[in-house]
Amino acid sequence: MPKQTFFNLSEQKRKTLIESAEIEFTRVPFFEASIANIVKTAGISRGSFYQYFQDKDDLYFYLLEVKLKKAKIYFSGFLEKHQGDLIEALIELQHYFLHALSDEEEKQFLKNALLYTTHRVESSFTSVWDTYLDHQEFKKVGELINREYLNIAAEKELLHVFKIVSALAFNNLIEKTVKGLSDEEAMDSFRLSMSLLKQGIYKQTNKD
Amino acid sequence: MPKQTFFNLSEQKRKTLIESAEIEFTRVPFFEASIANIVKTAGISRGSFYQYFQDKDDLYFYLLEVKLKKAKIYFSGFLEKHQGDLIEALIELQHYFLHALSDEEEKQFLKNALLYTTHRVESSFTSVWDTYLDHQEFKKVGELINREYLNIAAEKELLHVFKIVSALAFNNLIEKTVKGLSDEEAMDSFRLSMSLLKQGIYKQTNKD
DNA sequence: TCATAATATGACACGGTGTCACTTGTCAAT
DNA sequence: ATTGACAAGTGACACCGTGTCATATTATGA
Repeated sequence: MPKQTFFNLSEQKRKTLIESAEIEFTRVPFFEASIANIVKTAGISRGSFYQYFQDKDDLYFYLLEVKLKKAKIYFSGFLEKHQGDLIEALIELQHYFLHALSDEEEKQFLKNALLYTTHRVESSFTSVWDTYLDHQEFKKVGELINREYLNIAAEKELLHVFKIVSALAFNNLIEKTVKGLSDEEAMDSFRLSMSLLKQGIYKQTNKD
Repeated sequence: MPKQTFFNLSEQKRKTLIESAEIEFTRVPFFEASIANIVKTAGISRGSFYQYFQDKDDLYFYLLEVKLKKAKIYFSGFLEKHQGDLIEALIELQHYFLHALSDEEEKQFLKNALLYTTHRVESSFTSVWDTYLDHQEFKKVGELINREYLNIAAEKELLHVFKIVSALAFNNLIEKTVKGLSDEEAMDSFRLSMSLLKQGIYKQTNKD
């Protein structure tokens, strides 16, 4: 988290700084991004930067978090729209992400995020669920999900289902980025994954 | 890939260098590891290092690849043992990985690999399948898999099933490492994932 | 008005990378 | 044995990046 000093800054200055950071993280992946460039673009001194943020990580994950906040809100909306059908809501959420990837700059930013950073990025993405599961919000979204559809025995399994779908969603974003798939191709791939997951990959027999 | 020069080296020298690299990558994550340390431990000059490898990446992914080669061989064995039951073979493969993680040094090395490196590490892990799918070997393993169990329509879906299970297996390794789960806890979690995937997470209805 | 705290600054110490002109080793041909 | 030519080895060097700190500037409020 940025230091208090950062939040004390004037709206204008904060905005300039954030934009400079976005430019740099769009230009190159996290590990190549230099604070020197960011402060130069923002027109502040090197020392000031460290007055606002612990380090590069601090700024980066703050940026990412802000960007992902929107997604969380969308997801609740999608769930309502689809009468609590988890998979349908997810497919629409994925569509939203893939659409975001079609703005050239967002695209590059996300590409850099997906390909050249550590598991912390994945955590940021999947924390879309954590927020729900850990806190009060869980109840809210937990309620939105229609368990009628789901083949789960206990609440513990629901959490597991979340883990599985996050892993597959994240994987799909990476796949699109690495292989340069079109939005449609990526969505087809994701829908197939979801469909296999829904039905199960094993034939239903009596021995199980 | 290391340069030819590296392979021209004497067995002894190559081994020393590899061991020095392992020490460094066990000590700290990839991005903190320094070539300076590696060459110091190995007792060679900085310039020599660049004679052998393109850069740090080159050495690192070579190392990782060597370590993962074993896994590929094991997997074929597990498949045979379980009469081509994909999931059972996978569960045993995951067990093998988790076991490897119980040697203190391997553990730290893999932890550093899982947590602090880019998607290329994930690619290295999932390439266990790629090798099968792309090349002649595919036929070999493809044949080992008993499709009787599987609820798939086309060969294309089999590839997708591979993608799904790799994503979940990798995720499980990360989960264990991040949350510090015991081997048993991690295996339980993985078995649950596999079980949900087998059965499907949606109730079977007529409308599908 | 002034004391005090908050903020801003950039030179600096440190540590890392990749390169390159140069040295040393190797070995086949004479 | 000597040569020469090519492969391998070397470490000083140029360059770039980080995080810190003593100092300067600005804001605050009594």
